[in-house]
Amino acid sequence: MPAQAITEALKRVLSDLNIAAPDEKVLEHPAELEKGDYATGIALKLAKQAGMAPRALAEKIVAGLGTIPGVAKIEIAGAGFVNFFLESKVFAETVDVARSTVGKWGRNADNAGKKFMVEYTDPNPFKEFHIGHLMSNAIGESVARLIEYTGAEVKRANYQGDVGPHVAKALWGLKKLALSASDSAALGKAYAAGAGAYESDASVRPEIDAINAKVYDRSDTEVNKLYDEGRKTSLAHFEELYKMLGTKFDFYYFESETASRGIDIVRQHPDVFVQSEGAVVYHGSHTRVFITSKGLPTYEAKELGLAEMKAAAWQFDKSITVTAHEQSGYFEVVIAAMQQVQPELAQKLKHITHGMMRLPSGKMSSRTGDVITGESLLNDLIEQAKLRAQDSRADDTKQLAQDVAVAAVKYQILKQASGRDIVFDRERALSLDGDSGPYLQYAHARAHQLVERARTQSVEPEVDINAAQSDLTRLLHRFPEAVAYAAKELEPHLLTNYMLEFASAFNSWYAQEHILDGSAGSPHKVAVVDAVRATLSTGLHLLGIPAPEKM
RNA sequence: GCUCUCGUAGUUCAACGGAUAGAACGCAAGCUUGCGGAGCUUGUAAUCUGGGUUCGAUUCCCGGCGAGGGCACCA
Repeated sequence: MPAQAITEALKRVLSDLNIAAPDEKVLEHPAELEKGDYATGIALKLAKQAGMAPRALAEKIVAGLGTIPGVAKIEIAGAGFVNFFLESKVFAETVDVARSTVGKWGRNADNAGKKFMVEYTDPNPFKEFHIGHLMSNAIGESVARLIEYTGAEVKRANYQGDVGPHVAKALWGLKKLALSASDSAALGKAYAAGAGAYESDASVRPEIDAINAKVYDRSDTEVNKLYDEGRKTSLAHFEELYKMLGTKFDFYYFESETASRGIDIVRQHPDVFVQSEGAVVYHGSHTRVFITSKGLPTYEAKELGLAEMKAAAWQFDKSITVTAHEQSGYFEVVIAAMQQVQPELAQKLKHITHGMMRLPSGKMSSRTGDVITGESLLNDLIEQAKLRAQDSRADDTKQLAQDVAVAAVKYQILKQASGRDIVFDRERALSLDGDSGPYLQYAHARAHQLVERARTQSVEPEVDINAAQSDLTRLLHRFPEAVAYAAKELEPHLLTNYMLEFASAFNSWYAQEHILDGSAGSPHKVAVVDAVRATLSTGLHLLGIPAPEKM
């Protein structure tokens, strides 16, 4: 590993020069390939300490480095950067590693032996699967896969609100409109009717409040029946969506279960949670109610119970929760409260937020004025993708349309830093013109088919050590770093950006090279394409995006 | 009012205190009898504003302006 050799050589030189090495990572890869495969800015950082001009120090460092295995050239550039260019044989090795370590290419051991739980998606039974759930799912799934790739064991958790006013509204709607609780579409209609009536008709409120109480105490046979059936329908429907999105949860938590545990924890700490106007509250950066004056737990209290249930089910080192940004204030207070009552648990919790999705027109609604749900957005994209899928080479055009739609929406979510709002442009998302999920998929399918074709022509891939250095292979070499960086920051977009750059480099290279030209260089080029195929496939997997072999 | 995000090409996004601020779309000009043109090449264009810290600031700190979220019995 040249990176390690360079780092060690740098440390040795600094030690020889009696300069204290900085704690943080000294080696980086420059944004542009012209500036080398690795670079370090330590001469700039340490110039003052060494009492030298940055460039002079850089020269001194380079003089002390001597030759490093795998490094072809060392240059001093700019204000005092030291740039390292690797030998061709290093890239030849990279190509071989990428091709031969299926499912492991780019893996690291940064979290070896650690246990992580990642909670995301969190839709509510009886309600629609919203865009927000789609965003939480896309980010959470990718984060989970990235962490798995750092050697950790990961469990996926889904926390769902199966009790509360929204449920009562849906049940009221089911009864009023005489809809079937076994039809998932009817549940959405019922909720909309109930929610609307609750707002507009004051006489309806007591009815819905009464149903809400009955859901908690299960005293009404008819309500129980409707509730059980509706809950089952809803959860089964969500499973279909998870399957399409590529998520398989290990743990499911429900508010109906976390509620009583949450109340217990709050009641056990009267010094922390105090009475106020009949409710039980916590005074943090702002005051939040944990138990209402009616004695019902709020989401805050339930969260305390949830944390404990999670810890009991799985001895994690870290528990990550992905939710909408609008909940960050709430989470802050809950964690502050938890630091007092469950301190050892509180420090294992980490909250990641995502922003809101908007349409270019501004509002998140369709032409007809309906609110666009996560599900309707997906279905809409699938319909559009079907049109093109019909002309594709795919064996199963329906499956391809689905894969492309999932890629389209997930890419848009994962291409930018989480926590920020997203402007979703349907045309752009589905476009194959670059900066889209389908563009990455297309590059992968092309590489895959090319490797297949080489096999039918009996062209045996073989790396040429002397011809292995190119912009494409130099980028290939950075894949493991991109993965590690994204995993460390819990930011899938860092990998997404790399993937776009890499796919673009491949397309560019492909346009210039003739791979199966029958020449002596052909086996080498096929090996490179195979490495590209493995990288795109692995990268897409880490983003939670399907990678079809034919499009 | 308090508080949390955030403000970068025409648009949508990058940039771990460092090199000439990097892409994609758009726009302009080219490339095709192809191993998949669903592609490629070239050009175009940006750090909201005023201070401060620093050898060096898109990045850190303070003020202003602007956008979005949150601020007690919803989740």
